[in-house]
Amino acid sequence: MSEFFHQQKKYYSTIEFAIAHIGGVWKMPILLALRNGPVRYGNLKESIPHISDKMLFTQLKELEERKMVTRHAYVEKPPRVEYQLTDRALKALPILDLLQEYGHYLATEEGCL
Amino acid sequence: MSEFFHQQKKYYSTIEFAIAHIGGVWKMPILLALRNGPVRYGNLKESIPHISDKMLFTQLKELEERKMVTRHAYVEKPPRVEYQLTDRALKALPILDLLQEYGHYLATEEGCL
DNA sequence: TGCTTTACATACCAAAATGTAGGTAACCAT
DNA sequence: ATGGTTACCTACATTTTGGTATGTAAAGCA
Repeated sequence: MSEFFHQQKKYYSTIEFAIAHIGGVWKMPILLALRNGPVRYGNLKESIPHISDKMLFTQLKELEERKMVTRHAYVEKPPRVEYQLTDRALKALPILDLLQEYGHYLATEEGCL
Repeated sequence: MSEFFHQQKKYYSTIEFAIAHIGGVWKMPILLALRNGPVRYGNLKESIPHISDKMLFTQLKELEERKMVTRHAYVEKPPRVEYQLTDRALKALPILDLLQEYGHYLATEEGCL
């Protein structure tokens, strides 16, 4: 587990680096909401319960910076913007599925489902 | 993605619940350090670079509360305590391996390995 | 007697993540 | 002129997480 740098920040393991891309409360739900193709901002908000505007747009910006999603803005009024998963994000989907399944297993064991 | 409760806390997805068990900076490194069998406190500290006493013991306590590790204290002086993965933690190992691999892929793409 | 070892434990602080509430721009229909 | 639509964006506060430094118990050993 050798450490390395990415944009001035130090990472102690590749797991930590992966988490920097898909971790936090909202990034995975967003990625899952995009798994079937491009979705526009408003529809994303609808399909992710409880997410606030601020969280949605900050996380989308971070995902864009990390090259996990691409942003396509149509020149219309009112505006229309679609977000889409990149190849590197698509490669994360199997992990998200496993995590979902694992969380389901844990919640079942704890009797809260 | 129906929400549910576990010990007074609300979870919006099973992914979030899984992350509550294995997320954060240190839980996964700890779990990986325990993958080959019981390890005592001091050896854990050695095998996880940069971890502080506080982080090691708070995370171990949380992992114990979440039933991800068991604690075995031998009645000796000076004390001797070993930590061991539970079955539910063992089931998380494939995910950790995938995350490690994915982080490695991302770091390679970014050219920082 | 006092120093070492081991596995904690605590107080305090700093940084990061998240939440709440509101505002903006520009066009369109009424 | 007003209000609706859409996709942001900001200020601010709170919560959560992580880091630093230090302290404790109890036996063994010099």
